[in-house]
Amino acid sequence: MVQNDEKPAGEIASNFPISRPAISQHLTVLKFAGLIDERRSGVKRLYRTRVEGMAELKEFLDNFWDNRLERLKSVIEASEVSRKEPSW
Amino acid sequence: MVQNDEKPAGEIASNFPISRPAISQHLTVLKFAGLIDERRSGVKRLYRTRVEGMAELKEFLDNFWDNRLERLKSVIEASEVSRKEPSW
DNA sequence: AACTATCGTAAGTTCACGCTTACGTAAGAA
DNA sequence: TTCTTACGTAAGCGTGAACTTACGATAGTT
Repeated sequence: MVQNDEKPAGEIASNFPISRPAISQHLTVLKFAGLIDERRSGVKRLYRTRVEGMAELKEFLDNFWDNRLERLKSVIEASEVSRKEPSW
Repeated sequence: MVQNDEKPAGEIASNFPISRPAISQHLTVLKFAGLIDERRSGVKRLYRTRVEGMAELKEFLDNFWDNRLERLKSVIEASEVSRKEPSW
């Protein structure tokens, strides 16, 4: 689940059936992707989702699928009228 | 590209940098998925995109992303108001 | 019948992905 | 200083997806 509050890596890992290092690797790529922020507090590392990154992602996916689906729709509709007897 | 007209497997394959059998395997799964139709004409096999299947796919993707993006949007907006000083 | 063209299918290979195990590091406690 | 806790990182492994090579099948042609 997407979370608002900070959580240490270990606690995050404990919520998944895979090992802690595996989660650490995921957190690394999420951080690289700008989807999470990392903050160190003593021996712990606290992670939190980064709203800016999430917003960008949403924006990207939104546009991406708008374009793709619009194009697909066009093709489908074009093929409908080009057929003499649509089978559906 | 999505095509309206029928085309033989060999010609389709010639448009891609991979081998003909590889394309044949792709065509097999596309046919199984109901996204293309196959018709035999002599020694050739003609393929054409299947509009019914494409329409179903569009419908599915449309709903899928509507739901996902709506949920993502909610989470983002919720986290915006919960922050005292939004950083963007 | 023999040969060619067009394809599908079977078997095996390659490769990237996601994981685990093992190890290193840094901070705090004893 | 030594030990413990909370991590990241390196190396290596298993697996599945997508490809290639090799072969078989079928339709038409000579």
